[in-house]
Amino acid sequence: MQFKAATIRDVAELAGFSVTTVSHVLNDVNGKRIAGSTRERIREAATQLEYRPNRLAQGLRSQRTHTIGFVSDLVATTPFAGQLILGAQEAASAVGSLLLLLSSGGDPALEDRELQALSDRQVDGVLYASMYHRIVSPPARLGDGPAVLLDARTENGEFTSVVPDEVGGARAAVEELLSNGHRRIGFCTDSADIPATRARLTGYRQALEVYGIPFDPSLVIAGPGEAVGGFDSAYSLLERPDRPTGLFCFTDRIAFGAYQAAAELGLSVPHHVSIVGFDDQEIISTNLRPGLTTMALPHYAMGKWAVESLIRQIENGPDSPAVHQLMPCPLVRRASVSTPPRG
Amino acid sequence: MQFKAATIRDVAELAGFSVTTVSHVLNDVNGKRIAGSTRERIREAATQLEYRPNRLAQGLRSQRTHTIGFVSDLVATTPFAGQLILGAQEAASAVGSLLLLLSSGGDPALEDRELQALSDRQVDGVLYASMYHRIVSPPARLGDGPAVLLDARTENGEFTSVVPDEVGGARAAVEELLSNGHRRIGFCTDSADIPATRARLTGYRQALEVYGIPFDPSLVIAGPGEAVGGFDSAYSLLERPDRPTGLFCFTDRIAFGAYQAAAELGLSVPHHVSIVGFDDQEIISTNLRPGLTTMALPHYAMGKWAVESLIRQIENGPDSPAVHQLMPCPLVRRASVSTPPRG
DNA sequence: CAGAGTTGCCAAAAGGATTAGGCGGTGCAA
DNA sequence: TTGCACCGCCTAATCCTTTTGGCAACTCTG
Repeated sequence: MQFKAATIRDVAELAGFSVTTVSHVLNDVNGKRIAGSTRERIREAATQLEYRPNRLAQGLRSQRTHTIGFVSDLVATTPFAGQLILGAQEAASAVGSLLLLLSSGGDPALEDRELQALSDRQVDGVLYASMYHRIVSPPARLGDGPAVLLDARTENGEFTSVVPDEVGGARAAVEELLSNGHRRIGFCTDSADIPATRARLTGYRQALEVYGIPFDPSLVIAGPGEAVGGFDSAYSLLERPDRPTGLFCFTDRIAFGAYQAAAELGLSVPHHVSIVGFDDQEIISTNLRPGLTTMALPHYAMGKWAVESLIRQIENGPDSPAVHQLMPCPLVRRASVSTPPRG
Repeated sequence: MQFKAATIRDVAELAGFSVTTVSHVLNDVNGKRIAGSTRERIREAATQLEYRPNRLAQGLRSQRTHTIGFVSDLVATTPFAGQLILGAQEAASAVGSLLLLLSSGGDPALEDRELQALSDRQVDGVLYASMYHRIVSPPARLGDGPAVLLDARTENGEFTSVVPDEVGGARAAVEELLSNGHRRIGFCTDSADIPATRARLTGYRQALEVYGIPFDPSLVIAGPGEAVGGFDSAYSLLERPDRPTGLFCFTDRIAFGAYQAAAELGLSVPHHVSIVGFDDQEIISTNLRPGLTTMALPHYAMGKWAVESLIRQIENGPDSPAVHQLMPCPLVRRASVSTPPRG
């Protein structure tokens, strides 16, 4: 980090040309005609000195720091954070940018200070990430520069955003059961009023409709989100004489509870009951026996898309209109779905 | 981000003093005597203009960017990453620094380039994090500036590092079983040769020794790390007629498998068998029924300590000796431990 | 009242890069 | 021979802040 690194001046001196010319050559500035021999000598000097431009100075002058702020309410508290950040980071690296990470814990005052700090550092733009699909109201300051909402959007849609395609994902999940022959399909959902609950219910109904199956509200049970809630919901569904043969669970954690409920009732998965989850939380989905078929949340893809979109925004200037992207949720097939039992 | 922010020159102009004096006042430079009235007018002008120093320019001049690089092999791939990063980030924020995040995927060439990129940005220091306790050999470039190893150390101990106290954690886990009256305690461990396996075995033996119980190698079974491995190890231990009454599992994932094995054998937790895990992966530990008693890995604390130690190193200059910190693993009591069954 | 020591403030350099504008030299047409 | 275009390179300004060195003016001291 410290010790004497070569500056552009050193390169100029060694090559015997002016700093300007060195800059022109090293940055391939077009419109400038510079003799091939000059270019060569300059490049040679640069490599000889292992010259690397000082990004601070560069940023100061060019007003472009190649740094992106990543602000999140719960960075890292959820296991999803990882892929979201990773997707963003790799996409940023690909264009020579780095991520400046901040988590606000959801405190608006802190959030505002963090945006300030990013602004002081002249970040090129900001990613404002939520750790689950939410409607957010970010600090006004976010509007001061390029910004993209990650796994979130605002009430009025004023920022470019990317969220999972919940409807499509839920539809695909239920269709996976339908196409395996299931006709009575329960839905263990969450009682929270968040975009995901509404959208996944919509997807559930859409899938039924495609197959011409009437919607039966008694097959939808909303409980608290964790595994214990899933246990209760699934239990009440599975203990009925006309129990569903397939279960669509709002999250993998709920599916976890459903497995426990099935076990308690002496029902085996997928022999007696097929289960599809949502989120693909690998710790659960791969470690359950049998492995859980589930819809993956496209965190990596969303992180990547957000950065790419942000870069576009940075380069096009502030007049680009907001875009709202739905990212598809891929189906991850494991072993929790089979054809329904005869009868 | 963009639009005209006030510079120190604007403040100077408004206050009617020179840029120099403004800088002196705003930075509370000691040794400079400046009239109280002057200070007041300058501060007033600064707040009026909402002046905020440009961190880029500041860093360029002062050679201190208040930015810390966080390089990790698997950032974010594991659910642990979160707390590690969060601890580091919050500790950094507390002293006005920000984290520049990079993950290398373990590729040494990429890692080197990333350290380069950090160096180009003049970071004050670097955190080199591993996502599980490992012996690492970081790129030589890491030695160019202040650095701290997180959840890792080198063969020769050349960098300051912080890792979990595996021995103490394992000892505490086994003592939790011992103090509840268990005398036959199995250990489902991992067959990988990593610091954690050796250290936790040591802790297991130390705890037995404290209670004067001879070590029985047949109670230690090493398998592959995931839940399926845990299932097999636990199954083979629990199907024995002289089965252990307590199980210490190398990870929560293995404990997950052990729960499944116990269920398969008709044994209930904790009535027939008590189980203690390691890692406190909340998705597992809180969602298992009954909740899993386990040792938490002190990721947050390690992240925090690493930053604080790095800052110390930055401020003391390059002559500070390497420190190797062991961070204690707290016991998280849930419901998987009780007294052993009579008999 | 001369000389020494403080006080209060400022001009300019430094930090490393980009870039607008300019200048001398060459070649070619008039 | 003059005029013009263009090439190749450089000077200097700019980005914004911190820091070094120093200059007046004022207060003491003897």
